Amino acid sequence: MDHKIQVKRLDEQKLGTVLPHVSVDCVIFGFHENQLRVLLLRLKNIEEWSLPGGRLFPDESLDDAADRVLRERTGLENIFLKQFYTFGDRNRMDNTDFHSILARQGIHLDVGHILFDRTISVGYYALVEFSQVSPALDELTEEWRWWDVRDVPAMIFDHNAITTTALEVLRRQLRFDPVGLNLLPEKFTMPELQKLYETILNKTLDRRNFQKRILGYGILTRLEERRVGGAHKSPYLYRFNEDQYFKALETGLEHEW
Amino acid sequence: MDHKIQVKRLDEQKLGTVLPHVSVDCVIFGFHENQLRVLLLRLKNIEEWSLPGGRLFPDESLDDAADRVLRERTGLENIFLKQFYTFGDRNRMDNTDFHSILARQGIHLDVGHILFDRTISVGYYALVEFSQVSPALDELTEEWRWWDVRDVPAMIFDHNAITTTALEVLRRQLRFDPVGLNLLPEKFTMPELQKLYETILNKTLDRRNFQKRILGYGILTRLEERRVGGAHKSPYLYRFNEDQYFKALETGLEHEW
DNA sequence: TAATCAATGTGTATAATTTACACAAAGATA
DNA sequence: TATCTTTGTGTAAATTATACACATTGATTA
Repeated sequence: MDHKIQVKRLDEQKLGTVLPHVSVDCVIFGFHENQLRVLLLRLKNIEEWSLPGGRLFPDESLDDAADRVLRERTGLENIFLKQFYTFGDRNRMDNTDFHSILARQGIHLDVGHILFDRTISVGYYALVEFSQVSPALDELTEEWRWWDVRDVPAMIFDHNAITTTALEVLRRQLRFDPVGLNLLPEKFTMPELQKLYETILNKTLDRRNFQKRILGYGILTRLEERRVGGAHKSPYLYRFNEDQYFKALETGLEHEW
Repeated sequence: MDHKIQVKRLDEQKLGTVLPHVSVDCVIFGFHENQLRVLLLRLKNIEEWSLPGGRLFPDESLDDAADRVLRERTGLENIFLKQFYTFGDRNRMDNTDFHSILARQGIHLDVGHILFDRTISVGYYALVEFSQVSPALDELTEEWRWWDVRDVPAMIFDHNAITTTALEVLRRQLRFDPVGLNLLPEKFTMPELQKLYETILNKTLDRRNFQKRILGYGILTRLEERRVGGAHKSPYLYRFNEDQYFKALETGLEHEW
């Protein structure tokens, strides 16, 4: 899960037209091989990893900017995105580091350039279907990789803290987010859905009680098909009933897990 | 509850030294006469009301800026403050309005001034003890007033939406916020505490079950004293046990109300 | 090809929690 | 001194959550 392909061109002109002082950073969650993973980037000539992020264009809302970053990085449209916190410590970014990072990307701005002014970052998290994502690199990025959330590498600035906060909020907000719908493929088995919840919550759940509860919400449809090919007894496939799912999420999924 | 006193001097110099593009706005909640109230300001020569807010100084964290705004407005130190959402729609502020608002305060900036660049606002809510607050006006503000949250007036920009969101988040986060400790005086009765919860949640709760539950958390100490002077049977006074309260809040108050 | 192994599908009894509910005592007021 | 409203207090019933086991399936391997 280590890639150095699909280089996109960066329009360097853009740098002059973005807003200073504000950025967005995205924590992109995916689920694969029973692991909750985040998609991280590594900038050219930089050892530490980064969250996908960027600046706002003057006429762009925060949500639109986050959506654009996501689209550019994953190629996905209509991604589930949620603003979760805004990071505004005075020294969250070290300007010297920032200057050096840009310089190593071949971008040479005056140290007094307004882009080096202190910058707050609005954090968003995304829930994406792992198999649908084809991450893209641009001129500044050298590598992308899905990391297990339990084992993320050292990151620039306060990106480790941002990632930690995203996970905390995701856990706390589980009842209100369509995690199943967004992190799993269209058809999935009950054990797969349970594993997803167990992985996010980092604890095991009783199999029969989980099924009883989740079916009780009336948000799942059991298909005639079963998942074949695996060893052991073939489990049924399920699909979410989107309408009822979103209706149920409006008030939250009742229980806390 | 309508005041035109305590005018503070504004250091106009400051305007030139604050960051553009970013502001903080504070929704200050208080509890009085069985009403949940928010403290709003009215700017000179402006009909609509405003949330207390302001810009960041270059060396100030978001939290510090919110804290400063609160301190300036309420005279309180060590206020409970919580960041709840960042508002970043492209057109949340109308620049023409903003220009006109400043002009009517006697502040005449060029329409192209960077302070008129689109600005995002980081929303904080505060929980304050009503009786402790002595709101202060400055050169720009003409009036302050506590408004029942169910009946706030028309406000500038998106301040009505910000207020609504603050209340929604407060309700959803009730389990995690020390509302009792911050909104009530040091000593209070069980019926007063219940009224606070009922008011925030906008629903009635069973008296005996409420008491059973809240006492079950072990965060209250019943004093020997009773509240005297009221009509009818004198209720006991209680005090929060802060240590245990904060410990209980770490994982949330278990139940949802 | 039969036996083995691990995962899946399924229901009930018990424990824990939540809810509903009423009467006596207090203190001001008429 | 009677009245009125509020406060203090406990239990039974209903609901919800938890704990738990065996038969079936399908691949693997003996």
